[in-house]
Amino acid sequence: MDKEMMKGSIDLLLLTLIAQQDMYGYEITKKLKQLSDGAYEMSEGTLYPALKRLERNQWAASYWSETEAGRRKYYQITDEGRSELEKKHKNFDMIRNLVKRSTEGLGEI
Amino acid sequence: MDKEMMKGSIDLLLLTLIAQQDMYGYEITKKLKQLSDGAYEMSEGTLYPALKRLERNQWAASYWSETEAGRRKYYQITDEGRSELEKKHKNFDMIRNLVKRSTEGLGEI
DNA sequence: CGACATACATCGTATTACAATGTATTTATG
DNA sequence: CATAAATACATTGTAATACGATGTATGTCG
Repeated sequence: MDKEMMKGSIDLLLLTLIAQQDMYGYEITKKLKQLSDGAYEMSEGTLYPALKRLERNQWAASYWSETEAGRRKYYQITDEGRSELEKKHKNFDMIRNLVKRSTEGLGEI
Repeated sequence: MDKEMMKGSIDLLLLTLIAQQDMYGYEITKKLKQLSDGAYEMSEGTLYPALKRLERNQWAASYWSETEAGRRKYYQITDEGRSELEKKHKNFDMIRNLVKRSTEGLGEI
């Protein structure tokens, strides 16, 4: 895995996941590993600071849940988070299009 | 433009461009602006260190060309650069698939 | 002549991903 | 029952990054 390439996509991935349902940290790492067929394991040193960053930017809010299985800190996307997610999605598509066009040839367009 | 999201894609873009033809720095910024319909202008503080990085990693080689229009430093991809480009392309697709799958729903898969 | 475009380069700042490390609790497993 | 492994959260230090600001030349055009 090219860690530099992951930069910038981390927040997009996390927001995408919690946009669908509240999730807690450890659950997120497992889900990402599953969705990538084992190819990507987000390290905890990446995940937890990233979740704090989402909260600091008010893109997500957290709440503790004490179950019989132990304590879990759930993250929930905010309205601001949803609009940021949309922006990041468009940005990602823009980069993708740029890569695609760059690949397709320089002469035309 | 989300600059954090650009991280990691910079080298992919530069390698993609010089894989097709030798290019010099200033030309690359103009081409990227054109290919993005004006949406993305790579700053010089990003470009020139990035080109040096490609050279340091032996993904590209440079040569000076003194034309009547002035001096230009051209960059040329190496064999190592081509194999790295392929790797970066796959990596980018992997991230894209991960984002896509994360968007499509968590229940199945 | 003076503004702008072309062309290269470096420095400082803020930010980042991740390995390493640490603390608890819960769940197998021998 | 002990102990290893999985679950779950968190912080610190390191290396690397993108980019704005700044600098130097040269060429072009009104």
